[in-house]
Amino acid sequence: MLRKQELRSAETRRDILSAAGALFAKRGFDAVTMREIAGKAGCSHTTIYIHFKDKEALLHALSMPSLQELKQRMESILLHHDLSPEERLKGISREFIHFCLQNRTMYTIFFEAKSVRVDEERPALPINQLRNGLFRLLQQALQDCLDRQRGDLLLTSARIFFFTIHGIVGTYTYSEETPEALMDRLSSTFDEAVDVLLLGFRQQTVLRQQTIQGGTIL
Amino acid sequence: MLRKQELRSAETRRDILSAAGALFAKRGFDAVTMREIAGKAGCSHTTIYIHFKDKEALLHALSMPSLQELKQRMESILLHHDLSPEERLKGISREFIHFCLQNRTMYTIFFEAKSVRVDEERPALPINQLRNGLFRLLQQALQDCLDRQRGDLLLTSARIFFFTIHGIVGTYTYSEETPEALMDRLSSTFDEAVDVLLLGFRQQTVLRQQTIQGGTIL
DNA sequence: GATGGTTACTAACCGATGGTCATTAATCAA
DNA sequence: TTGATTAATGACCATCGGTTAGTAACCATC
Repeated sequence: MLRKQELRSAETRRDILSAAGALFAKRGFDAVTMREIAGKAGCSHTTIYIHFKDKEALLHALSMPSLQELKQRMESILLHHDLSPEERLKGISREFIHFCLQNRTMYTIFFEAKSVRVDEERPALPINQLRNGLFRLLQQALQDCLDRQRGDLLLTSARIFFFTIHGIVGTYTYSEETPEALMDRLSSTFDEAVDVLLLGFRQQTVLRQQTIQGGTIL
Repeated sequence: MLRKQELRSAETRRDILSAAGALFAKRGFDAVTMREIAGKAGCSHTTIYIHFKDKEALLHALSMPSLQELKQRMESILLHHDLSPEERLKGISREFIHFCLQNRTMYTIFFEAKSVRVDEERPALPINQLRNGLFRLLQQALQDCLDRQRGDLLLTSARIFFFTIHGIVGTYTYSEETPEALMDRLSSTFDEAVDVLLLGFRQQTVLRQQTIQGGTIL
């Protein structure tokens, strides 16, 4: 059945999403106004509120698909078994960093501020599941490199690893350089960070086992 | 000479600063309005604009002294030569993290977003010098632990170290827990992160020297 | 094919925001 | 006492995110 109304509604919704996506990406969430989005989408700013609860809901609707895509890309790297575990971890990390820098205007919302409020509305909101899924992917890639680490020790290592990745993104989120320029200039530093962390984690495991085997009492 | 005008002006300015400081710390920069600050300071909101160019200038005026204090605390730890270099590094890191969590509503402004705009006005703005100074303190504390690293290698290590610290702060900036609760719950994780990084940096140095001495060609 | 309800949309409006400006009133040098 | 300087203000501005009453197109039903 051809329902003209539904078609028009869906088209308006798409127009709003694509307009908002372009504007957010270029100028950031706060700097873009609802009226601006409406203007670019070719409708009244009130119409946006028919399709989305508020400005933030618009951002979330916009961010879900790209987060999904990121997750898929990270998953596919994790399955590349012709790569070494270390190369997989570096690839996943680079992918994550690159994505966050590309979507830098939304990153803070994905991973920080607004998750609390969202939690109130729906405890197991998809975006939070996605976020946890991304962390688990990093953790998995890390475990492949550290097969002697499990349980709490692995979780702590994954946390520390995440801190570093998160800090990289945070450091360059507000840079003027394009994501590609940043990745070109810094990807070797990022790889080195992964190397250092892996060396540290492994050395730490060795030290712990020595402590246990050596039976240090004091 | 007792100039009543100057005294009153200075007092009003202090009132504004202390009111804004309390409000920003409690509810965050964006959530606090100029009228609110004015109300608490006992003046009209217009008066604030006499003393400060805009809301952001108010924040910067507010942040300078606490950043100064942080720097002094970090410097004093660096001079505690009865502590081991590792303990000094951990102490400095903890101090930095704790400060950033205590001033979490201003942290993003200190270290991220608005520095660009500020740069336009005054290239060598004090706050940027301060920020670089803080980084150099971290770098110094790190060098004390890694006396075999110098120059570019040390700089890269310091960057990676900063990434991690920065990521820790970023991860918990929007937490609901108090800074003290967070430090209690996580300070051992933070210490462990420092341990891991140090182990990694050292191991990396060893590997490089082996490569050089061993003369690996391919 | 007119009727009545639903749907997509909008113009006008709301309170509140950051910021400006003409004006007032106190203070100061002469 | 006078005239300039200064701190402080109240009225005002454009704009923001968001609401609401109302319009017009659409759709199923009689």
